Parts: sequence; structure tokens; C-alpha cells
Amino acid sequence: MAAGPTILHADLDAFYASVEQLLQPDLRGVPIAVGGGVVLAASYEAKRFGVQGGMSGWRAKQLCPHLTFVSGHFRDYQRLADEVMSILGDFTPLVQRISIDEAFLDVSGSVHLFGPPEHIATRIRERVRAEVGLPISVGAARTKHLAKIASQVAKPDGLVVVPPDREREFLDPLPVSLIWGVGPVTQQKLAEKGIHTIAQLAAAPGDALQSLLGRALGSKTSALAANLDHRKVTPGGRSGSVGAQSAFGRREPEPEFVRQTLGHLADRVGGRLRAKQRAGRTVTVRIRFAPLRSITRSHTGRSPVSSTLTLTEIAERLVWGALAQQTEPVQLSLLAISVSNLVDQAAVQLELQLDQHTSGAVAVDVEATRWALDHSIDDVRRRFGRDAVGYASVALSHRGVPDEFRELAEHEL
DNA sequence: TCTGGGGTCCTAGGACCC
DNA sequence: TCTGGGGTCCTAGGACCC
Repeated sequence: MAAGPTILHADLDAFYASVEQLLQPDLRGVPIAVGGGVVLAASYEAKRFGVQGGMSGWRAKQLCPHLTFVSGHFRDYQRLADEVMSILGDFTPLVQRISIDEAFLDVSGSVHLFGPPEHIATRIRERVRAEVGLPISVGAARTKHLAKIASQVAKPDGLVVVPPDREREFLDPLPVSLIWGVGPVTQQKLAEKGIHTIAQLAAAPGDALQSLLGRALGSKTSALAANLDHRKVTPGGRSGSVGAQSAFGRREPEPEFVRQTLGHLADRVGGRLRAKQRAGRTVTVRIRFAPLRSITRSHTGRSPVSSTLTLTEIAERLVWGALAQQTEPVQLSLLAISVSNLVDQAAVQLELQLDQHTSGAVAVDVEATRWALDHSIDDVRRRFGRDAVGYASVALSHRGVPDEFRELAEHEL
């Protein structure tokens, strides 16, 4: 029995921009960009001029002089994307959301209820359009990789089904950049070897690719080009790290500024860890210096942490250690904190109780006390809002980006 | 005129252990 | 007298994705 095209990849088109055009009818049909300094998303009218997400605002304006910039309505993005995901869930419980606006579905168990995959895909597109008001593209194929490529080819507002007996025909002429994991650097390396299409990539010897791209990427890329993808659609899934960052134009590394920024970041990261009942043993800081260069420093401790004050202290130590190593005077443009090596908080508390009878008692006890204090703060914030209570220097610190945007990025998918 | 924020995965070297 | 093999963990950096 040959498997049919039972994996779908559903991807909302130019999502942020489409939402703005949905909410503000006078923006429909005109080139718009969400964002200001940086383009977060561009409407298809703007994309026709070459405007792309991630591009700086002035560059976008150069390409498209009539471009309208709109500020984002981030809560609406979350709300509408959740509505779309809920529609997807009506067709199968096997929905794997991989970002705010896209998901894989395995509909192999749904065909007896809803008909063949291409019919399900069509129904999804109709319902999203009718009930939410947004365009969505869908790819249907036998594997996740093919379905994902198919949805990209289907854009904007289209459906592409890849029948199992026509997969090679579909893949061969496409550019290598459509393969998952092939970005600008890899694309350039391949181009230097004369490899531009997936057909050329599939024909290249595996060991040559491994020496060109490294072992893992080489073999993964060969496998995808050869159309060998066995990944399953797995709903849920928990993240392995939690982080936050803050960019600011160009600042002298003044102790008070560094301390407040790290306190603010630690507050956000700690709060999210505690909300997920998680804690982590490894704390990593990233420092970006004014003209682009960035470094990371990390510390792995014996016991997991999630309290705001402990995170702040570790981060400060790492940052000042790294700054002390710099031989030239530096200016900062970004600071970030990330926590990894995560474990469940329940396990942490058990360990805390055990540790109180051992030599690690003092340090661990401090963390336990701070964790309890943070938990009370979290509670108050849940009831009275984020700004109701907090550490003084943290509460005062400025933010360069709307809070809604941060919360959107933080949202547990 | 350098541009946001949140992630994943991989590499490579060194420490340490058996 | 440098000579083996394998494994884990940690650190720092980089490519890539949305």
C-alpha cells in the first residue's frame, strides 16, 4: 500500500501584514510593512517591490517609495493565529504548530471522516478564509519536508498537492534554498560547486557534501535532496531553553545600565521559567558590541535556577568577566540572557529539600527563598498586572520594543 | 545605514573518566 | 616511553528558522 499525500503544511500568508489589512480595510491592496526600524512583515503588494521581512525600514522605503508603515497589533496576531490553529484541530488531533502562523498536520487517520487530503486542504483554506478572514497556503505530500516546500510553492493563497509518484519531478527543478536548513551561507558554498537545483544536489556524492558542509548538515541535506524524510508529526513538544534579549542603539558599559538591563531580562526569563514550572542549570549571556561582533559566555551550575535575583547575579558575573577580557574600549548594542539544561521545577523543589541536609545547603537555601519570593510576585502580577510589583531597578528600566511584541514571541505555542 | 526577539542544532576543543 | 580507544560534559561560536 503506497502512502498518499497525508501530511499537510499550512502556512498563513504574510501573516502580520494580512492581519493589518483585515483589520484596516483602507490598507487592502496597498504596499504595507509592519514595523518601523525593521520590517517585521510585508504585504504581497510590498513584496513585489522587493521588500522583505528583516530588512531595515529605510532600505524598504528605497525599494518602495509609497510603502506605508504600520505598527503591529500583536494581541490580534496571537488571537487570530490561535483561531486558525483551532480550525486545523477540527480535522485531526495530530497538529504540530511550529511557529505562530504555521503547522504540520497528519491527516492519515482523518480521510474516512473528511475525504482525501486534497479535499481536507481545500476545506481548511475555505474555513480559514470564511471564519477568520485570512489567506492561508497549504502543501500536501507524503513527507513533512515535501509538504513544507509545497506550501512555499503554493504561496500566495494557494494549494499544492504532490502525488507520491511525482515527487522527483516536483523537487528536481527547485532551488536548493527551499531545502530546510539551507540558508545564505550554505547556498553560497553550494553555488561555488555549481550546485543550484535540488536535482544537482541529489546527484552530488554524499561524502563530498559532508566535507563541504560538515558531517551533520551534509548528510541531512543529502537525505532531503534525495527525498528521504521520515520525520513524524509530533504535537506538543517542549522547548529546551528560555531566553530574552534587549537591543539598544549604542551604550557605554556603565555598571548601573548593565545591571538594570540584566535585571529586566532576568525578570522576564525567570517569570517564564516559573510559569512553565521549569528551571535550568546553564545560564548563557550574549553581548553584542556596537559594530556587530558578538560573544557568548555561559556558566553551568550544580543545581537548576529560576529565581530573578540568582539569574541576575550569574548574568552580571558573566558579563563583567567578558567585558574585562576586552582589550579595546567597547560600546554595547545588545544584551541577552538564556537558560538551558532545563528540568521540571517539581524536581528542583525535591532536590532543594534533599540538599538542605547536605553540604550544598546554604547556597541552595538562598535559591529556594528567592524562588518562593518570586512566586509571590508572580501571583500578584497575575492578579493585578505586570507592573503592580517587582524589583525596583527592574520596574524602572526602559524597554525599546512594545511589551505586546515580547509577549507574542514568548507565547507557548 | 547597519537591524527585533525567540528559538534549534551543530562544530570543535578541552577536561576528565574508564 | 609517548601510545590506544571511547565516552560525557562544558564552553564558545555560528548557521539557520520564524
